[in-house]
Amino acid sequence: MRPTKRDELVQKALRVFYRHGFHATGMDRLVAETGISKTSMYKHFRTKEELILAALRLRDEQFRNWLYRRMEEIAPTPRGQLLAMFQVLGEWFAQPDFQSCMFIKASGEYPEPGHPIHAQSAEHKRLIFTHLRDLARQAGARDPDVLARQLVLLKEGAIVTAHLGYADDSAGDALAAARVLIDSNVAENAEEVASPVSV
Amino acid sequence: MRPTKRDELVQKALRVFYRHGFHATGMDRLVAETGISKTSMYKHFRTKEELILAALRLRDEQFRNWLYRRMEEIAPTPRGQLLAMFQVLGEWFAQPDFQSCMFIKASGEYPEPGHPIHAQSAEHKRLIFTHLRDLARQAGARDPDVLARQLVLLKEGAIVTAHLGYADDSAGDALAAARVLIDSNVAENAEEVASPVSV
DNA sequence: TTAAAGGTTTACCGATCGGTTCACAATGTC
DNA sequence: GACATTGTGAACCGATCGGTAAACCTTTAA
Repeated sequence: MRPTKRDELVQKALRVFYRHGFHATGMDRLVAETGISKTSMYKHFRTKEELILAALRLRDEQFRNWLYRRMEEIAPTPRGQLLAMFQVLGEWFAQPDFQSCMFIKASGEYPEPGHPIHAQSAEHKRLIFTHLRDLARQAGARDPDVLARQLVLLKEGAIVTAHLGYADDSAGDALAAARVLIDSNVAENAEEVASPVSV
Repeated sequence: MRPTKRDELVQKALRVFYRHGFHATGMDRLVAETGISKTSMYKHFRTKEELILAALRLRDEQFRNWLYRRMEEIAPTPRGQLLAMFQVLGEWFAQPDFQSCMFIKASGEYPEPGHPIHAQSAEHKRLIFTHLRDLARQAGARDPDVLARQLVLLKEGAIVTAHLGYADDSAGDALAAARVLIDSNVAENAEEVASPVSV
């Protein structure tokens, strides 16, 4: 039972959903674009919603892995990684098929907080937030929670603005703002090497 | 020329589109929820897309008027108004029917930059940006363009984060960040009588 | 040899999609 | 009274929606 047609389906469905949206993408279109029969689809997923959730799960995994890895590649220190995030965002925005964030779009199409798709989108954002908070703590932030929330605002704002496309370097703008916010939250000499267990 | 059925239609369609999305809202549903006959709709608007564009036009007008007026009510000075924007956002987020920004959702459902709906959404954001840039200039910002772009990032990020709902005061977070960014961009003595906003 | 298991194709279902047609009723305004 | 404007209800269009049904093909493994 190695990675079969099921994973292939989810992978391809992910792209189509990202490009064209969820409601606008019919199952027939997925059949046409993936080459996988409708019968097979409905053997793996009982409803379209289940397929969407699987696609979002895969996207969350792929995106977070990519983001975190790139951040670590770019900078060794926690503070550097926080700043690196915006450089990575810039790389993302520059990709020709960039179309805003899949989870922002999903939460837009399924706006009720109780809806599974909305909830899963929120969870993705929450996971990134906690990662940033950990980095902020390691970077010696006075209030890691506040700093992480502020950086999240810049990140989400940069994504939306990049997609709306009336500013041409929203990642750069966010980076500049992030510098200011980090500096204002990190005590001068407390930077670097915050022991996991504080004194 | 008092409010005709046409305006009534656009007004009601606006609400339905905002709540349920664009693709997910069929014309039959609009007939049911607005009480206006399908025939009349298609006499005023030749396609669903034209109706959507009219609804977005109305939304842009209503929202910007409301935002700008509230900002002026809260604070007399340009700097105060910039900060007041985030207080106004907080009021917006607290409304029970808040469902993120209509234009972010629209650009998510119509992601191609050339699409009229996408373009009109971008224009709405651009208009707000220029307003903020004017205020930033009046507030004595060293680089009004940069400051306005940064504040826009906070604003869009706050909207998205408020809708995703894993942080409970994204407007407050944005306000705190905005203070830092404004202070770092406005020269010490160039500032004119800042009467800071409460909260 | 046999037989699931996983895949395919094709056709089909009722419902809804965006959009049209037609006959007709209420509303002025001259 | 005449006439256009603006609206109505209901039936209808072909296409597409999410989802099923039935028959067959192919691989894997007991």
